[in-house]
Amino acid sequence: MDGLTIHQAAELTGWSPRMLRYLERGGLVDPERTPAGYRVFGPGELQRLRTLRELLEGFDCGLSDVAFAARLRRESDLRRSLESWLESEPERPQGVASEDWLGWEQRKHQALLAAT
Amino acid sequence: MDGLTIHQAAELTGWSPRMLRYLERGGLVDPERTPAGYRVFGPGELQRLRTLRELLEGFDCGLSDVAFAARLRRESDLRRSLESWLESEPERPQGVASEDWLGWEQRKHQALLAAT
DNA sequence: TAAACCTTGACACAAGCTTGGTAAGGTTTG
DNA sequence: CAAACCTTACCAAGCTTGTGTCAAGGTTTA
Repeated sequence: MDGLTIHQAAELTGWSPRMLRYLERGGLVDPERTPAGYRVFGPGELQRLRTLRELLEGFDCGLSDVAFAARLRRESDLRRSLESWLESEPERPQGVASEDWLGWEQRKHQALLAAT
Repeated sequence: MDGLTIHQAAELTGWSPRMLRYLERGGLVDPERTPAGYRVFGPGELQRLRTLRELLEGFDCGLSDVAFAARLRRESDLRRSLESWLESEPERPQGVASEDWLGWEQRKHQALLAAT
């Protein structure tokens, strides 16, 4: 076998084996399988798993956000509808991005921030 | 006043007043205010509220998905990172979209579908 | 001033997500 | 065959989301 087992991959990527299965279930990774059904993680998978982690932490978003972004790529009608809805958003003078979106994209930190 | 109160807007859009406030808190709508602080919903707001409802129901996605799409429009570095991560996804032969994403984008229906 | 609105804030609760653990069973290898 | 892996399928704890309701208080208008 020229790939890693799920525990080895977990070790190297920082995800738990449990989470690797969870991520697969969500379609965010898709390792090969041995004939017996064992997952085999290749270098590509490892890289994407690490990058995914960086993405989530660096931008503070969730798995479902990444999943939705992927869905946007696939479903052009959804993409278009969403695009046109967002387009119709009235232009707010400025300084939109700070208060509003706390609590939607970063709600997790709300308590922490408020506790200072 | 040439706009509607929150209860009137709720009546006409199918959202509850509670939800209109919730949507505003999330930045998905942004009605004007009277000097005293009362929300004033114009025709544009009403239209977008109805369209939003159609979006959510028609494509079976959530408020946070729409919020994230909006965030994608604003944050180009997030957009690029996500784009390149998704780009690196290994090409799966076909038939990707059915099983995987149930449970991420449409997990709500899982129980229903399974119950048939 | 009293009725009928509106405001923000809090409490509450069901449903879903994230994550771990554990059980029952197959595979590989010494 | 036994140890040490792997698999799927459940149960569960804790947090987030979506939604209602209620309280305390300001505004408008008759």
